[in-house]
Amino acid sequence: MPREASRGLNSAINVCRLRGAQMTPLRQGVLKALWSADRPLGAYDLRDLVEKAFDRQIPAPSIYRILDFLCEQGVATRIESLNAYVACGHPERDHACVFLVCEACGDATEIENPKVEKLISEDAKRLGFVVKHQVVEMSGLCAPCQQAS
Amino acid sequence: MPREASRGLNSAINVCRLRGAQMTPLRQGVLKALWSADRPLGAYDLRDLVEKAFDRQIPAPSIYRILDFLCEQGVATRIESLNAYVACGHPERDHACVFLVCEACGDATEIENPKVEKLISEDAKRLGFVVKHQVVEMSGLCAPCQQAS
DNA sequence: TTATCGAATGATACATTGTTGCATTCACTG
DNA sequence: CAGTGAATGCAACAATGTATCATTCGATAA
Ligand SMILES: [Zn+2]
Ligand SMILES: [Zn+2]
Ligand SMILES: [Zn+2]
Ligand SMILES: [Zn+2]
Repeated sequence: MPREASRGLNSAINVCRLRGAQMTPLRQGVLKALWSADRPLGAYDLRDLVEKAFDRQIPAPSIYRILDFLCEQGVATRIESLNAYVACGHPERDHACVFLVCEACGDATEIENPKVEKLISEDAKRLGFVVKHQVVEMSGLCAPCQQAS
Repeated sequence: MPREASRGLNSAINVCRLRGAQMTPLRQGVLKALWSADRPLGAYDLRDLVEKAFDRQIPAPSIYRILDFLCEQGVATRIESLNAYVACGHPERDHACVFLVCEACGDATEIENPKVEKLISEDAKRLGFVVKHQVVEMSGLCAPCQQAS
C-alpha cells in the first residue's frame, strides 16, 4: 500500500475513534482494501479481498453492513453509477463528494467544489426541498485515456 | 393519463421520429408507462405494467434494451441512486437532468440548472477530463413530506 | 465475579436487478 | 421475391442487495 494511502487509512481510523465509533478489525479490513485499490470496488470484490486477507469466509451481509457504516462515517463513499465504493480522503470535512469516473480505465477521481453543492442546495431550498445526500458523478474520459484513443 | 403527460409523451415520440429513430409499439408502451407514473419506476415495475397493457409476457432483456434506447434518445433518464427510470420532459434541449429525490414519498422532481453542469464541466476541463454524462441526484425531503414528519 | 445488555458479526436463504448468446420476426430495400 | 439490418423473443444465468434469526463479544453494573 502506498504511503499516502496508509496515511489516509490511519486518519480515517482516527476520525472514527474520536467519534466513539467502533473500528473493528473487519471494518478496518474493508477500509484497508478500499485504500489499497486504485479504482472503485464492488461489494463482492471487497468480500473476495477481505476473505483473502482474513483467510476465511465473510458473509455478504457483513460486507454491506460495514460499507453502510463506513459511508455513514464519511470515510467511504458509494458511487451510484458503478455500484461500487471508494475511500474518501477527507472525512473530517463535511462535504459532498464529486467524482469524475473514467469509462475507459475505471478510475474515479474525487474533486472538490463547494460551489456545486451550494448552487444545487439553493435551487432545492427555493422549492422547499431539504437535501440530505448529494450524488454527483461525471462519467467520461480522463486525460490519459483520451490520448490512448 | 393527465393532459400534460399526454403532451409530453407525444412530444417525445415526435422528437424520436424527427431523428429517424424507430418508435415501435413496445417502445411507446414503455414510454407511456413512464409518463403515466407519478414516480420513478424500476425495470421490472415497467415490465409488469407493459405486460398488462399488451396482455402478454415481455422478456426482461427487451425492457432493458428499450430503456437504453429511450435514455439515449433523451426521452427518459435513469436515476442511478434508485435503479429506476423517469420520463424526461424536454428531450429537445440538450441538458443534464438534475433530480430532487424525496426519501419519504419517492417522488423525483427534475430541476434545471445549466450553471451546475457548466461549473462541473469547467472543473473537469481543468483536469483534462471530458465529461460525457452527468449524474446529479439530491436525496432528501420534499416540502409536503417535511410537514408530515 | 457474574449477570445483563447492546453492538457487531455469522449463517442461511432469498429478492431484485441486470446481462449473455442465440434464435426469430419484421420492416424496408433492391 | 430475396437480402439486409434492426428489433424482439427466449432461456439461462450473473451480479447486486436484503431479511431474518442465531451467535459472539465486550462493556457495564450488581
Ligand atoms: Zn469525499
Ligand atoms: Zn481513464
Ligand atoms: Zn431532463
Ligand atoms: Zn416527499
